[in-house]
Amino acid sequence: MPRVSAEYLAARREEILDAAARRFAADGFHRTSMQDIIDEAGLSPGAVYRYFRAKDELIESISVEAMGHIESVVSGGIDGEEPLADLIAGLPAAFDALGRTDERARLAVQTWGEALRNPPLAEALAARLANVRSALRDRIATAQRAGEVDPAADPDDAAKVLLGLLQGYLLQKAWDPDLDPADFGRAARVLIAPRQAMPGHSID
Amino acid sequence: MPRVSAEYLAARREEILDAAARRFAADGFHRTSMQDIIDEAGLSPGAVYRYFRAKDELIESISVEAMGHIESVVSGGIDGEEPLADLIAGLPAAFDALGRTDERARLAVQTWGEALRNPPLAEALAARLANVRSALRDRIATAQRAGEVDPAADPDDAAKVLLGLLQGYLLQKAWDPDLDPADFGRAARVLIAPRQAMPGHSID
DNA sequence: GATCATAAAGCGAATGCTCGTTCTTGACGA
DNA sequence: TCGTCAAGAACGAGCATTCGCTTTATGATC
Repeated sequence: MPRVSAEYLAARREEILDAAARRFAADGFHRTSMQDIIDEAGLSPGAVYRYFRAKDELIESISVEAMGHIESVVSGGIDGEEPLADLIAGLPAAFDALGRTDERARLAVQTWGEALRNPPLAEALAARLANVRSALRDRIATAQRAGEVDPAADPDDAAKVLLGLLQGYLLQKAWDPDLDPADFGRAARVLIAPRQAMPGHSID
Repeated sequence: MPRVSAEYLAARREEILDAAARRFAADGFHRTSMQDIIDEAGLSPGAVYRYFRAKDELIESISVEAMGHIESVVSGGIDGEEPLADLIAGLPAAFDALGRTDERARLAVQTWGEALRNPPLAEALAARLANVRSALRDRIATAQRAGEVDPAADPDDAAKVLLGLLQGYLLQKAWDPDLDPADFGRAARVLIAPRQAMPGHSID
């Protein structure tokens, strides 16, 4: 078996994915040609097609990976013990802390549009969103019990709103890489929790 | 039909734009072929190319139109005299009131991605966003003076947050047409103004 | 008001090009 | 020597766009 190590194969695959991510982020999925990716990776068509059956497979891999990063940022933040307001204020910065922020934000926007048209992608996205929403919902319910959030809010709907907030941040970050995550987070916190915890709302 | 009225020409042009919008919303800009649009409009290639020089011109027209609708909804809402909380709660419903909500939401998402790559589109989008942000900023400053919003918030950053909220709603609406604008708006209002106006914050 | 001439409006086969993908060939490690 | 990996020329499909022809509404003419 004249072969190469499994590590070599995995590394090659990752190289191709990285190259594809760079080009996809820059030009969008459908304005990026396979040749663009092949050139960016410094390989040949034959080589790339040994690792990925088709362009769609590349798009799906990149998209699912991109969703995973965002999901892990939100889920990771939710697990903390900090007040909800701090969590919200910190999410933009937490996303930026992943690195390669511009690329990630742009890929996220591309992925959102792609999911409207690509059923497997839509399914993957829906599943991950459901996870995030459910974690957020629980976190909000807890915050309500602690008197941090008005008990009149429906936790399910409030979760959608908070998720929307982060999506809006990502979108604006994709357009403007100079958008400051701390400023955005601080403004979100002040809007949502004007004077720290609301007095007199605790359920006990 | 030679030498026809200007109204006839405008109506034809509008027919083509409508057909293109339907297909673009369904399949995305780049998965929609000119033949798809031509078939949807019930015309021939020659006819369509008489009204639009190229596919990109179609994409730009549709995109700019889509942005305009969103801008007018937000700007229209901002002009009102209602409390900021009511404005925020009502924006999702106001967008839905435009009609053809699913199509509009999906087109908006497609446009966001396209603007990342298409300079003229990016410019048009940036200009409209600047308008909306500036109107929101003024509205927030007014609300702060009225004691509706914590004066600690930077109006500029707060405007970005509120804009992000609406963008998040549009995105979620594109994925899930059943998303209820009233629920979303109500949750946003409760989160941002937990107990109506905050007491004791008026500057006078 | 019927006929005609004109040029705009529409048609659709044809074009040229780009793209994703395949396949043959060669190189190289085991 | 054998199987794997990479290379890159080649291919066919599908795309946006063009162009020469046909159709037809309109204004002029009688």
